[in-house]
Amino acid sequence: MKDQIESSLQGLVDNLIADGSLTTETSIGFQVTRTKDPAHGNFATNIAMILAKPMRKSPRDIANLLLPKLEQNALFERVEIAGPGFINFFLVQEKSNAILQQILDAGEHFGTNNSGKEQSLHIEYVSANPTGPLHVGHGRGAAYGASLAKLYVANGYRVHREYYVNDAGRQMDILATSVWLRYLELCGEELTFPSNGYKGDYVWDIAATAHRAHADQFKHAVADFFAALPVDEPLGGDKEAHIDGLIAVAKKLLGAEGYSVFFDFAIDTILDDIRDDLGLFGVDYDNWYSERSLFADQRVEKVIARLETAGHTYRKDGALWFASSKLGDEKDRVVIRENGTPTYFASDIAYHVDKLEQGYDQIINIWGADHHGYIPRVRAALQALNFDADKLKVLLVQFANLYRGEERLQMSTRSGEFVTLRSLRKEVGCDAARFYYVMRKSEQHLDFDLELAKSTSNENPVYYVQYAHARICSVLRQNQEAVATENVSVELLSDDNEQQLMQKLADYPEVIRSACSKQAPHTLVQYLRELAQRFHNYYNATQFLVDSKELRQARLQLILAVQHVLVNGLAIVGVSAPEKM
RNA sequence: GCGCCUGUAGCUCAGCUGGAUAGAGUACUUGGCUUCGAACCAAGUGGUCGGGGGUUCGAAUCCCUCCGGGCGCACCA
Repeated sequence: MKDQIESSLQGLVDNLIADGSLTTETSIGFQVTRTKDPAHGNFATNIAMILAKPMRKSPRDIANLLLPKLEQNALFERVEIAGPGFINFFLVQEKSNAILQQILDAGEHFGTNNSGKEQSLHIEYVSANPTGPLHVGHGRGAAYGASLAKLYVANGYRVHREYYVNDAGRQMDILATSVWLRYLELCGEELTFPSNGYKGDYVWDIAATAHRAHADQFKHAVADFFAALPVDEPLGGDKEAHIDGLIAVAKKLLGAEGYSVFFDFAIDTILDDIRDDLGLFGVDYDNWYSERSLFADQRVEKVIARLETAGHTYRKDGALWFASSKLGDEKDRVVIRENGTPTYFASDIAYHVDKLEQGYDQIINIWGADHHGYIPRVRAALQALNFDADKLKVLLVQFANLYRGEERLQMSTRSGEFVTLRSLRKEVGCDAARFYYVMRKSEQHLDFDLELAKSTSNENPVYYVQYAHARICSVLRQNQEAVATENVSVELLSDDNEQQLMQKLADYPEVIRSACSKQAPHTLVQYLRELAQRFHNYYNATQFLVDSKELRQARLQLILAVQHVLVNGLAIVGVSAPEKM
């Protein structure tokens, strides 16, 4: 509907240009908006005000000029000029009600469109290091990414969802070593756990499983090696040197095979847990991409060689640097360390190059806001290799601050102090959590109060929307006859509540479109709350199951349409639409 | 110091490619279940849109500046 008004206005602008009354180099950026006040009609445009300057006439004069042509349009019952020069459109009712038939015809497809034109889109989200279970901080990226992916699908994109598993690098060695040390403790050894090791309870669990499987097979006397290590930080030493020493000892004493027992087992256990956790959270992937596979295929070496060949690298202090500062980064970055190992950044370049070479039209990465400084260097690398860096879009999700009442909870995988996503799901439920995470725009810092989430979970707005759906189901259950999905008798739905409800329904396709283009699923959540509100108003004001068959059918058709839209919208948010609550 | 995000009702937040009296939820006050589910609805109280300047017919929205909060600024990931 909005589109039709816009194109007819654009036609008028074209006419003005054609007959010479308007000359302009720039395109005319007028707007057509849904009005807030019904007294202003159904839609309004600011076109006359926008044209005022280039045409050197007052807005109201221009509006008067346009008015006769607009009045000829069969879409409008009448057209008015108001205020400083707004043009208000009052739609012929039949047109505005045609939406009902469209929804009943399209059903679960209502609201989808093909604006994406089958473009291929790669979207990567969560991708937390497999060094521990997911915590509530990760939940936000998961909920946001999963909803966004569904929005893109609804807009006609071919979407590939991926989790990039950082299973290479030093953090994994720290994890493996942490597990081995806990294992040694289970073997009866006494030691001071490194301050930089992973201290979470899950490390004990993994160690215990390893101990059950291998008994004391990998036991070594702590006294033989601990004394020779650099001292840990609490004793006045360097915690990094201390843990590196421990890793080296673990690798030496265990040998490659023995070490990989702990290394692989730790990763596999944690990754299985993450996979399971996200699956139960309704967050799915098409692929889990291993960072180690980039090394196995020599992709990292090759991509660095390409950077070198292209003349974007230099040697300094024994390391290989990428001159990213020439391409917009604030400083140059190391890709190969002094000790010969590639940095995380190096494999990340290889990862992104791989995506672009696979021919994706667009790549979306969803990162925690703390990684924002990382964006310029990745873009720089892609530019250096002659890729279109604009194909990569990085969306930042701000932190979720976790509170228990007044107390701010720290979330650190290292220290083991965190609330897991798993426990959140169990405490507040999947639907409430998904809804809550996506309710706020992603740039907004989110305060997540566990006390509040638990104690008032019944007041979570998700139930308001779900309740609307359950109520509709209940009414439809009690109605014995089938509701016809053809020959909608919209002329019987002339009540204010009914008209407003239908207008709201008509907005849905536009919401899907704009939520996607703005990458803002929270606007969809907002819409669903508003739709539910209109429905509850209607429900409380009107009896649906009335004696007149025609009237009953018309009203049931309307709430059936509401049900379709609620189901479709909630599915994108990742929330269930229960028939009973 | 530099960069990204942010400051709107007591609280949690929408609105931000400029538009007509700034909106929800919650809290508080009052009213509504012999009628399709009261996890609901109706009415009311509540705001110098962080401060100041600028652009514009018109600014919560754009620009400048100051103040406050979060997060970055590694040969960690």
